[in-house]
Amino acid sequence: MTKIDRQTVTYTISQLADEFQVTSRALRLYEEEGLLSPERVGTRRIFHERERVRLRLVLRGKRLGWSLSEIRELIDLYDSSHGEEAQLERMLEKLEDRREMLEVQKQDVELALAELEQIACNAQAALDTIRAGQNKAGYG
Amino acid sequence: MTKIDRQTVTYTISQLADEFQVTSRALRLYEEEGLLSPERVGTRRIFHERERVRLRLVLRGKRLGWSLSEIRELIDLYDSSHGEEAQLERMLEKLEDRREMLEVQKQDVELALAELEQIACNAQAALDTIRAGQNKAGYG
DNA sequence: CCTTACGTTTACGTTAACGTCAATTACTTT
DNA sequence: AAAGTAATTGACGTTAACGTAAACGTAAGG
Repeated sequence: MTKIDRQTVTYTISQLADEFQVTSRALRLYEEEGLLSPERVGTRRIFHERERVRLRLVLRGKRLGWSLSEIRELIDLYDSSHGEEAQLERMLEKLEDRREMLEVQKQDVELALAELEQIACNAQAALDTIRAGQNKAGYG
Repeated sequence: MTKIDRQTVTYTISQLADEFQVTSRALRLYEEEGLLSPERVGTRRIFHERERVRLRLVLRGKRLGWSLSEIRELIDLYDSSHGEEAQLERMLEKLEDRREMLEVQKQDVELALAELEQIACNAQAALDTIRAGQNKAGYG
């Protein structure tokens, strides 16, 4: 039974880049922008599980069309779940804002999906009609 | 009973811009990019209901983080629902691709929402704890 | 020790999606 | 007719999110 210590696994920049189909350049940018903060050994970056998780968050944010600074805000919320009263309150407000954003996006997605299916339906019908016509011509 | 003929209502560029909180510049860009095609009277643009609908689509696409060319592709699909067999088939494929994109986005949104609520829960708990402590100190 | 492979910083290049003039044209209101 | 109010095109500026190239350091293998 080889039990891997999740905390000890490390990745080089290009390993992580390969795994998530991004470039090293992008990872360095994400670090500059405060989205990642890999450890250093000398000058080299070392990524742990924690940074992998963050990267996953970053890429999901990108798929949702967020800017890097929007993503950073969210990650900051992630990190600062303990603080003093005033900070926690501001945090809850920001969380609520994000939630509303996401609800809008959810509706947009569902509307878009519904419309796509409508269009697909029409197209399929048109295609069926054409093919029916061809059958008549071919075999009638 | 004043019945408004939806087909006859028109808008100037700045009317439409104001209504949708975008600039005229943006609308002109969208036209250049083939997302809108307003009528012309002389040199002036005139927008009908059709363009309004399209603009709505464009802005929804933007909220979903799509690029203008991605949005145009979708609008093209909208328009070309009648064509010949080969074209209809390509269209159905594209529609399916989009659908998959949207399903991913839907999942991303729901994951993000779930996590936000989790964070909010924790923050709320932390806040409650702090305030409970304050009550003790204040009234005990 | 020399090459190869990978990593680092620095810095300039690129693309998308507009913003921001400027110069000009066209109604329309007085 | 003059003045004001929108609209038009053209062109250059800007920001975000990387791409790309240069110049250099370093650890491992033959």
